Order: sequence, then structure tokens, then C-alpha cells
Amino acid sequence: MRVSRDQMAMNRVRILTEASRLFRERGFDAVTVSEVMKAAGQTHGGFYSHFASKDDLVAQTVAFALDGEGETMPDLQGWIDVYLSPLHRDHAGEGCPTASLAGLMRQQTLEARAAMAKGLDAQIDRLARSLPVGNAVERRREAIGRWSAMVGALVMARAVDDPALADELLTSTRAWIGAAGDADSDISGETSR
Amino acid sequence: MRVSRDQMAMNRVRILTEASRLFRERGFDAVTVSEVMKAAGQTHGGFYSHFASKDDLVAQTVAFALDGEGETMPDLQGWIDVYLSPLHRDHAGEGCPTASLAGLMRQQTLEARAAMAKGLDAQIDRLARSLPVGNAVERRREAIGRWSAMVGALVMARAVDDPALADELLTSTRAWIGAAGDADSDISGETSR
DNA sequence: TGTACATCAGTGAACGCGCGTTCACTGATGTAC
DNA sequence: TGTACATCAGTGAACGCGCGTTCACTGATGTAC
Repeated sequence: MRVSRDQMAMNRVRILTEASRLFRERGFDAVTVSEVMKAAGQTHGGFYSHFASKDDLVAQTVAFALDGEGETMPDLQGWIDVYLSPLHRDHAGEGCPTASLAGLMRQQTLEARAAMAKGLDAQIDRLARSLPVGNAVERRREAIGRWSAMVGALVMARAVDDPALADELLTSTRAWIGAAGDADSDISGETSR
Repeated sequence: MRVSRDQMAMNRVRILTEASRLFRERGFDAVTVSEVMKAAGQTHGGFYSHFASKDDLVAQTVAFALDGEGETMPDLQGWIDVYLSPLHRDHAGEGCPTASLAGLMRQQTLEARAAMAKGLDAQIDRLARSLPVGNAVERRREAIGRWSAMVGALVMARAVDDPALADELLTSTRAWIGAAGDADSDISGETSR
């Protein structure tokens, strides 16, 4: 039966929330529309009152999942440590959407890929503004370098069936980022700190 | 009709070669068994003379694709430049299997994930042996850091529908790796160059 | 070396399952008066 | 404010398509003598 406009809006958010978790956990293809609707407490037929297609859900979920992070990171090193932790590696469903979904975006629609671009750019910007030193250009470059290393390490750590190698990928990348970060003034050619 | 043992072995390699290209291009799920066999010049029914299942093909293709690289990299910087180039970004089918497939491994069989672990470890080892400075521990750590950043940058560059952002991810990561690499002696706490 | 026969790599039609999507229906919501 | 009616969010059965896989068959290969 029909529900109120407010209830419908809440249902929509719940569908996106569950889709975001399931997609991060198992990828777009392995998760069915019925599964998302069931997790959101509905039957599959009602899906098309909210979304035009599964592709539409994917695009809107990418935008939803990558949205709404904070403006800056007060505790940058703490955040990096959590990001590159075994706990984060083992809980993709509640973790970083970029690490879970970026490797799956190549086959997705223009809309989904555009949402990923927007979310990535915002994340790089947040990271750059959280860095302690350097001018805007240097900080953005270092944000991209660190972010690439963090995402790459987590993606690879999750790809292997070898806990020792996975741990090493996380730990070594964390150490290397720290060393590289300490040396950022070298980018401009001299030591300034 | 039956073919000779040599011909069958050649056919198997051709199936793996085409599967490797197609999987890197479009992922495991989007490529069908029929499509792989057609690309290999056969019909789909013969597939099960070579492989037990599609999952078996995936596992063997991962092992095949990650195998057979060189022992060291004589021109390390040149290799990094090519790796982080728009050309590589736009030709995943002929490119690095780690960047194409790592993000898809979470749902795959134990066999496939073990093959990915073995291939990744070998790649890190090759990279570490190609680095110019540092002891074994430092070189391995720097290899992991650089490799994570390279894979992460390429994965993200391919995930977005925004050529400017994709180019920036590649270029900035290349510059940042260089700066971090130049500063590797800082890992041990002092400047030695 | 030559012959007879068993083997089995490859063919292509067929099967069965699960998926995204559609649709007739229900009944509470929203609106016109 | 109350009443009558139109709207439409959600239900659950059904559809159709494409996929991985199976199978009866073919005929060249490999082997036994």
C-alpha cells in the first residue's frame, strides 16, 4: 500500500544505505536487487518506485557512499593508522567506498563514474587541507600520493589469501607514507622544516 | 574432432591468453565462457576439456597473467613512467594484471586469491631488487610503498570519468614517488646522499 | 611398417537456474470540494 | 472540519533473457598387435 512522502524518503535512504554496505562488501554484480530490497525491509517489486534500473541504483549509491565525509581530518596520522589496519581490511562493508568500489568502476555507467570522480576529488581536497605543511600545489600532490598508496595497499591486502603478506602491505605502506611525508619539503628542492 | 596433444596444449595457452586479456579489459563477471572460447578460436563446449569450471579458469588465468615477468627492472624510472602513463590507463587489456584484477579478487576462490598472493609477492621482490639503495628490509618496504601508490593511482585513474583528474592522479603520484624515493635514506633517520 | 580399434578434443544443441524487470493488484495517502 | 475520490508506494507472481554447464556425437589421434 501507499506510504507517506516522508516514509518514502526514509525508505529510499534505507535502500541506499543497505546497497552501499552490500556493494562495498561483495561488489555490484554479486549483489541482487532483491537482496538489497530485502535488507532494506521491502520486497523487490517496489524497487522501481525509487530507481529506474539497477544501473541507476549503482550510480546513486556511489554518490551516496562517497558523500558526507567531514571537512578536514583533525587527527591525520590516527586516521591513516585506522585506514591501514587489519580491522579495516576485514570489514569492507563498513569501510572506505573508494577502496571497495574503485576497482569495479570501469564497467559502470557514465553517471556512476562521474560520481566517483566527484567523490575522489573531494576526498583528495579534504586530505590536502589536512596536511600540515607546503603550499597548495605541494599539498595536493602529496595528498594524491598518499591517497594512492593507501588505496592501493588496501586493495592489494584484500586481494590476497595470505594474512602475512596482507599485513606487510599495510604496515610497510604506513611506514613508507610516513617517511615520504616527512620528506615532503624535498619536493621543492630544499629542507625547510 | 580430436586434436594432437601438442595442439591441445597450444589451445590451452591460447584460451588462457585470451582470458587474460578479456578479464583485464572487462573483469571476470562481464566476460563469458563462450566469449573466451570464441576469442581463442573454439566453440564453448570444448571449454570443459581444459578447465573444470569458470572459477577454475579464473584461478589459472590469474596465475598465468601474473607469471613470467622479468627478474629485475634495468630501467626502473622508465618502467614507472610507462606504468603511470595515460596509454597504460587506457589499455587495461594489455596492461598490468594487478591493477586490473586486484579489486575483483575479494569474491574469488581460494585458489585464485592464492595465485594473486604469489604473483604480488614476486612483483614486490622484483621491484625491491631493482631499487638502487638501502638494505634488504628498507628496499622491500620502499618497494611495497611505491607499488601500492602505483597500483592505487592507476586503479583510481581508471575509475573516474574525468580525464583531467585521471591525468593528475598519474602525474602527481609519479612526482610524489620520485620525491619519496629520493628521500628514502630518511627512513633510517638521516640524510646520506 | 601397417592395420584395427579405442580414445578423447572439440562441436553445437539443449538444459536449468537466477537475474533484472514488468504488471495487475492493494489500500493508505493526499487532495478537491 | 468532513467526505469522496484519485493517486501511487509497495506487494508478489510472472516473464524473458543470458549465463554456466551438460551431453550425444564426430572423426582425427594414439596405441596395441
